[in-house]
Amino acid sequence: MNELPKVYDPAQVEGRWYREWIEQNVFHADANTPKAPYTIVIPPPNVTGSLHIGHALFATLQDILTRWRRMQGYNALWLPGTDHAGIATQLVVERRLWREEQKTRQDLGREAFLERVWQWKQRSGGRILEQLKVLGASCDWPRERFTMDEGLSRAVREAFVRLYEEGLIYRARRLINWCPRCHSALSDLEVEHTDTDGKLWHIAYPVEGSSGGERLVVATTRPETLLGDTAVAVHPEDERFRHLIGRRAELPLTGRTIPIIGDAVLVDREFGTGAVKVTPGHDFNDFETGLRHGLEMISVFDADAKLNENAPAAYRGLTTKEARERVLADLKAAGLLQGEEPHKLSLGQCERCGTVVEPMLSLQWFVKTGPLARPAIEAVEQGKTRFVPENWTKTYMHWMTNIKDWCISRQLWWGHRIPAWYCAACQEPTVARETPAACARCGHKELRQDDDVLDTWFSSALWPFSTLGWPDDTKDLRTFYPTSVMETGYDIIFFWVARMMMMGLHFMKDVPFQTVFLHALVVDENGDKMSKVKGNVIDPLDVIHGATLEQLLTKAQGDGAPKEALENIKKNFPQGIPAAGADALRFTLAAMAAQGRNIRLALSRVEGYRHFANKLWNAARFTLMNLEGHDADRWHDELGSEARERLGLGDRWILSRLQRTVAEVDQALEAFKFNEAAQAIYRFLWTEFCDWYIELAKPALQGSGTPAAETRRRMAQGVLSSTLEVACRLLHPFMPFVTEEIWQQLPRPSGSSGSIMITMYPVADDTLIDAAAERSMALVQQVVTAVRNLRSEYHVGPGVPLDVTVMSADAATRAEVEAHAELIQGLGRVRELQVAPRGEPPHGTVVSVIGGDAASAGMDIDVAVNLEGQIDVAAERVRIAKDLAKTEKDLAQSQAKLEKPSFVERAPPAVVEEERRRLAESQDRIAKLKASLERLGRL
RNA sequence: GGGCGUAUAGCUCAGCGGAAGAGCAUCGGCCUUACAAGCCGAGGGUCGCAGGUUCGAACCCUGCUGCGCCCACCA
Repeated sequence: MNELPKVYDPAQVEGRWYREWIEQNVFHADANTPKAPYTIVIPPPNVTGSLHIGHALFATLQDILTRWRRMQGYNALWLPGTDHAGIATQLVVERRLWREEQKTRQDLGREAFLERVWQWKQRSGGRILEQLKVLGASCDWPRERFTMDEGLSRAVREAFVRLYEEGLIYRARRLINWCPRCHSALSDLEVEHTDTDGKLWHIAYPVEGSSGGERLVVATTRPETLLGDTAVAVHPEDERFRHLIGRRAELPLTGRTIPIIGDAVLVDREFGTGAVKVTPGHDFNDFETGLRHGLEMISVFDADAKLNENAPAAYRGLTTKEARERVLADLKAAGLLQGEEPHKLSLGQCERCGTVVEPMLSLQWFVKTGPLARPAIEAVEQGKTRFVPENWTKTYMHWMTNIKDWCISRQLWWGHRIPAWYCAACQEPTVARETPAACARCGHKELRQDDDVLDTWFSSALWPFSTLGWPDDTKDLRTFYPTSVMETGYDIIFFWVARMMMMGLHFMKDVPFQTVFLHALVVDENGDKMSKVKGNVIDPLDVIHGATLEQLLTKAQGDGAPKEALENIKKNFPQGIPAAGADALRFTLAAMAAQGRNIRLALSRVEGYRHFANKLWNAARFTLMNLEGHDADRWHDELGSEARERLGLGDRWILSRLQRTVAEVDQALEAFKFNEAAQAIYRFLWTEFCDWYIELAKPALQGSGTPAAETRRRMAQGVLSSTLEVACRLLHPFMPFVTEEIWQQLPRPSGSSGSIMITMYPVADDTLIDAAAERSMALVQQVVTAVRNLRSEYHVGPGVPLDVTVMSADAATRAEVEAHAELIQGLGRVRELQVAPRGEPPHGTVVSVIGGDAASAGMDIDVAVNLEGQIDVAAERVRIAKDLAKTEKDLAQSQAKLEKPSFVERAPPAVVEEERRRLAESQDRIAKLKASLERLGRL
């Protein structure tokens, strides 16, 4: 009746179901239902290109949470969208423009360039959403937002204006980080610091009017900034220099003189020469010093970080590097260079383009963060928002309590234009929601809007509520805010999480999310961050659909990858990437998403889980082939009542294991332990359901003729199909496609819903937990394994039936074995199964002793397998001797423990009891093994 | 300078106070009509090092070492 192919092919299934789900509109969350809301807003991917495997991770985790909660009956909303990613996207488009047309953005002009960026956004954004769909993301697509769409732009203006009116946004001339390549200011967070080997130069500044030719020697790592010095500082209590404070020094190479000041904050007496040059225009410390002492502030660099007109003519137009060389040479010539020593320093680089960042004096817009941070700190202290893993709380708090004002203006073209207009007459800004007609101060009509745009993270900070309709008071906003979980990477805890907290609390008077789950980053197999240059980037689509080496290379070339990268790709993926399907990729990511450690994605793991999907598929095939005459409705009714007492041991066992697994998965998901949940399902389906239950259901499924056999078959059919059905639902959030495909074909009670997506998530039924069945089954498994073990050692193929005698001194155990003889015979391929009390094993048998080890604790069984004529006495002696040695070691350990009075006195009684039992079992086992050896000697 | 993470089988990782686990890889045996992307077995680990706490430590504490992140106005 079923025509399922033998091998599961995700390509035949995944796209089809995704389209079907979209058509059925099952991803939609309606604000008008009485169900409890569960909201996740997506961390909007940048529209810089396509998604990488890191995105696949968040998409998987968020989809698992969303599908899980949706099945639990929540009104689950996963709100999708993308981020314009100002500087990053602009850079990508600029590079492309240069590569393809050798043009700069200035060549095109602002309007035409923005046109290009929008085109790029269209393409890239579309591609990203496509990728999410391929992964199976159950986003509510009609709600999709983009940070620069009309509604969100309105939210940005509203937020800006309100903060400005509240005095929380201001404009000031300050020292900021300047990227000479991007020609823009950057926030502190956008500067990456790397340790670099530099030098510390000692430079002599002659003291003005000093009769004895006294010189003040400063130490500096940046001699070229000397041209902008406006003071020299010493420690006010430094005996060596105290007399100089208040006098002036001659600034070399410039003809200027500068004051000598005392400053205990800036100067560390122990460091360097004890004197510091002060350049308030190009150093953050010096800037503060300048403010303290009212020093002049000179900028000697222009926007390209080249020397400007404030520098002496000889240096103008030089780059910082050239200027440094020239300054050093000139100082040397003047006899003012006193020496140099190696010195480590940290170099600030632009996060996006890697250019060395220059501290520059500049008029910019800032957010005053202090008042915003306070509530954001309190909310976490009060537990209104909680971090998972919890360690991140500390990081968040540390940053929040030391927060600095946030420079939000960027001299870029791509982004939200700052809603400030400058008056041609009085120069004052008018900040407004809509283009103002006249200057708010003087009424002048000629206004010009600020050219700059806002930091991309400004709009991101509003994301949890701007996407729900803010600043309007919408039903959506009231229903879905605060969101339930913010799931994102720990790398953007400051950039994004902290700022959402501040803005959410400020504008919504409530936290933006109840839980922040921070996942680890995906790195390659060697722990290296994935990068295009390293050629170790994995595109989720390649894992899902597969890619040959040629395809990988072609794609990398298309992205403008350097030669080195192509070589690395050849090395990293010599065979390309085999197609695994979205389910397998998702399961891999979930299984590896342990908290607190970066995820080294190994393709071999993906392959393993592809096999898992196939395994499940074949279990379903088997099930469907064996359901003739099965009635789902009848079974459903029966399981609630009379059928239970007719269930076989295997049936009761697997139902019990299923309940435990369901509980385990539930617990794990509640705690965001995706890996534990995945592992529990994997183990259940493969090790328990497939390896044991299906095997022992086979005889029952084939039975017919007698009413007893019919009943047994009916029970097995019911358990088989209903267990698989529940397992599919349990697995669905992890592997949505294959579970839907299978579930659709399984018999279900009539009236059940049209998609697994909207059925109920399994809830553990404690009445089906059956400890006795689990114990009995463990016994059966032990006996079967013992038989298989000997079979394997003696190279007796599975086709050869064996005669087995099970011996136990325990009458109850014997009864158990007798009761389940059929199961043992089936699984172990045993012809004759005799049960006997303990004693001499039958002639011609080899014996496997059960009991006394971890897996068989508490069992007292000998399994004697008849291998008449095949017994290799020498080999058998080795086997037993090995076993004996190990057991003797166990015994010695137990003895040692029990001989210690402290153990017996202080360990919990149960543990002591356990140890005593172990001791006894070891002794027993040793006796049996010795008897076996003796018996062997008589052969 | 502060903070955080991490070190467990050849590889990628679970386990985090009471007898060392999974997947992949390896070895042996099986085409047992759900699955060879499979089945049945096997081998493989002084759980980074040194101390300490405890009756008992892979697990808790301290120190050290290696690797990796983050923060900091490290002339």
